[in-house]
Amino acid sequence: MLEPAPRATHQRRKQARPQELLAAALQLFAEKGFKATRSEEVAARAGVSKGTLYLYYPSKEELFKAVVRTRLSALIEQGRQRAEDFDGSTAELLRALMHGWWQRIGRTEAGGISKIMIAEARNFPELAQFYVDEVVQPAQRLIADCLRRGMKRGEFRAIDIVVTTQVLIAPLLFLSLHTHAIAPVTTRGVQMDPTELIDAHMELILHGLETRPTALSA
Amino acid sequence: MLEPAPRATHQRRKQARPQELLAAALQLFAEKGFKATRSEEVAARAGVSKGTLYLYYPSKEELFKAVVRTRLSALIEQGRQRAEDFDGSTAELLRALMHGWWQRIGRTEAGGISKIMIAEARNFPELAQFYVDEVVQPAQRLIADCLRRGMKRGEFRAIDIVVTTQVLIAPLLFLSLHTHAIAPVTTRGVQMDPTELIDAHMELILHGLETRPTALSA
Amino acid sequence: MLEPAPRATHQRRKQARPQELLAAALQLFAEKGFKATRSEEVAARAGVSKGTLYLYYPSKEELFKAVVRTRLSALIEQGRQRAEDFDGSTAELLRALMHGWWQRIGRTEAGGISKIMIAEARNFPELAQFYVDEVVQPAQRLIADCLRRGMKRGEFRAIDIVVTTQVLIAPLLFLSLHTHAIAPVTTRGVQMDPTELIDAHMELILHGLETRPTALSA
Amino acid sequence: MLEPAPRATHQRRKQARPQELLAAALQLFAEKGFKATRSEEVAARAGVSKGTLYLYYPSKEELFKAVVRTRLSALIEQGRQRAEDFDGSTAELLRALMHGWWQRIGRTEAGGISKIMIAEARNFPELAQFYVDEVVQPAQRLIADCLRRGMKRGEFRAIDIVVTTQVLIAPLLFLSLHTHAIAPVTTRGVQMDPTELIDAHMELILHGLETRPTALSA
DNA sequence: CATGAATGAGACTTCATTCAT
DNA sequence: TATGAATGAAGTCTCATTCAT
Repeated sequence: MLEPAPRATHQRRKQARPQELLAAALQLFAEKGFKATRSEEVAARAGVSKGTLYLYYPSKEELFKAVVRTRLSALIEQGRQRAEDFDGSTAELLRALMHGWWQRIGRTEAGGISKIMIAEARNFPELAQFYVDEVVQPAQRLIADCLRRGMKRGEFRAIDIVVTTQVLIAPLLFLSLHTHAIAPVTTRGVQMDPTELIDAHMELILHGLETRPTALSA
Repeated sequence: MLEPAPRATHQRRKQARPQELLAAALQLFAEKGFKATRSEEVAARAGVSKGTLYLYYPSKEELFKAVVRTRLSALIEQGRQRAEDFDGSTAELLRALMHGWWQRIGRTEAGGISKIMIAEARNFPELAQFYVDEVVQPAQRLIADCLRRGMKRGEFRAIDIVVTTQVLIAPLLFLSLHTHAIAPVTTRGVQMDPTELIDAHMELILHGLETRPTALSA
Repeated sequence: MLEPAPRATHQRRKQARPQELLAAALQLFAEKGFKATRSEEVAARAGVSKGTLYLYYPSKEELFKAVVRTRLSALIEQGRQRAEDFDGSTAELLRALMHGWWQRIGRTEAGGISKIMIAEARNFPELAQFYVDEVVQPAQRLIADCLRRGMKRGEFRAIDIVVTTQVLIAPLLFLSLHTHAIAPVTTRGVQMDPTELIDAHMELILHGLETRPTALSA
Repeated sequence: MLEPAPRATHQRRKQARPQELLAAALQLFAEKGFKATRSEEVAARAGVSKGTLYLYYPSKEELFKAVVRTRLSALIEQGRQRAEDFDGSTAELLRALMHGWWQRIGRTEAGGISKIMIAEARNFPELAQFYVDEVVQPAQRLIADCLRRGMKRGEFRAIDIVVTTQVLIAPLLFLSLHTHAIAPVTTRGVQMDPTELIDAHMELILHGLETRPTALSA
């Protein structure tokens, strides 16, 4: 190895700090939101003092952006790669992307970020714009590209790409919101099996709800 | 009549106060959220002083509950009535409920409440529980009952009621979140026509996405 | 009287607060400077809580500006009025203005403001510009106008107005700086009688230091 | 030689460190003041780390004292020497000292130190006392001695030494304050030519402002 | 009933100094 | 010696709620 492995605690900590801080920040932002998360609490959860946090991130806003970049943008890019390399049917691809999203984002703390962006968008417009550019648009582009693939290959009938994209994303967001917002605070709400919901939704989208007209009735 | 009709302006104002305060609070809660809404601003928008607000509602939490009760719970009950009295096909009924929801709740300030409850649920657990009991559950019950009606009448194939309920609600929530959170802060996001999205979603749910097998291919 | 005299404590305090806060702020700014003065200390000295200060002045900067406007700008304008109405010789007028400045500004807490502006100018450029516009320039204009009067009336020989203005102001500033900065912290410094210094300076400016050539020697 | 000449760059740097640190500190203290100058910035400007600064000077206060000793006290002592060796008229000597002060102190960063001492004296009394003992008093002694020389040699009429000393120093301080405080932050203030001001002041001090009585009018 | 002045806990951010490496 | 990561006290400003009038 060219780089000597960090031996000393001093150095090792320095290297690990940003990750530790981002992890702590992600947890707290996802749970409490941007405004309600206190910098000191982030620091404490990462095991450092208030001042140390500011050694790595110059403000709470920048800390938040770093969380989004490392914990959301990066994953969306991974999804895009997988989509490009995918061989099977587009229905399969969409199922894979959606389950992948759920496993890697929706059900993890990263899924809590969507929740809080939605609520704090109007109070922190600059953060909102950043989030739209960094997360919302890339994700929508990814889904839209899949739909185009399906149509090009004759697997899907002609549909409005933009609208259908929203329709596909909606239950994912819904699931994430439910998991991170409603479920943690109530025992009385409806139980929901995320995987099942995603499958059911895909099934409905692909095959519809109504009883199939038989060949004769058609 | 037991209560004398309000004669003077002064009297009428006194009677109208609660409504004015609730209207102001709804606007501000929907826009800024629960925490970020300042009591003083609510009072100012209702044209009274800070102290007066506390004469009618003992705390910001109670004010919020009053808003939910008068501006959300009441509307859901109306929807339930309409569903009971409905004569047409269940597909029609679902379409009617969804467009009704959009017109009366989703696109109005009341729709902003969903947004903020989702985000602040974990910071205000008592409020969250109240919201689940008062809004979330009644709304889900209403949709579920419609689905049962459709199956009982042979209009729908056998499906999982609970899951399908969620699937149906998801885009409504999505729409509301988009309208109240994302759209106001960005010009770069995708434009969305709510009515169209609702129709598209219903269409997909009812008829599916895949190219229909023709009678011959079946 | 058209306005009813304020009877109640509540109202009377409200009216007096700004003055009390400005007085406290002037004392502390003059003593410690802008940066080193804590808002809470200003509030405490005025007998109110931290929050109350912010009810009257939205920030420490605005508080400072209010102090300058009410305790400096206003007095300079008074001086200008006196100069306009003055009848005697210009030497008398200059003496009167200088002693007046010393009695009303230099030796009072307002004189401490010059001191701190000088030191904090580069750290608070906006405040510095405000001070130049509001205090420095009006004061220099006033002195310059007196010099012009003296020349016009043939009392003074032809001199460079701008430079002489500075020369006249210099010892006043010096006096003020000494009084508010050096004197309070040391017993070992030279004692200084301000009135005497002003007279001596005027004497030197008017008659010079060198031994007068006698009529014969001329 | 007892000390071996520094050979290596490393060695030379080590020896130069204190000078580099003092130079950096002087610049920053003169510009921002004592309180507002951050230790880290001093270290950075000297090209060393924060910790290293503390290896040479145990605190910011000691650093400041070292700056004053090496950059102010030393120069005043030089002036005293020149005065002792001076042959010409006392008017010439005073002119020489004043222009010398301006060239070597007033217009350089060292002149910025006067500015900040004045403002921060009351917040750092120990520093203030040190400055009075180390700078203010030696400088005043120097001027006073010149005046005594002028009277002893019959060049000046009898005047109050102490007061006249102040009068002579005042415009120098004024000039320095203007240069280091006001000029850097405003384009609207009066322009000032320092050399001209010093000459004008000396001229006024020596010959007075009023039109000379002619031999006849006397 | 109505007002709005007042409070004070609490949140972000800065920076002199220390100390492990 | 030299480094620079870490600390934590301190300072500005906000806002829900109270209470004298």
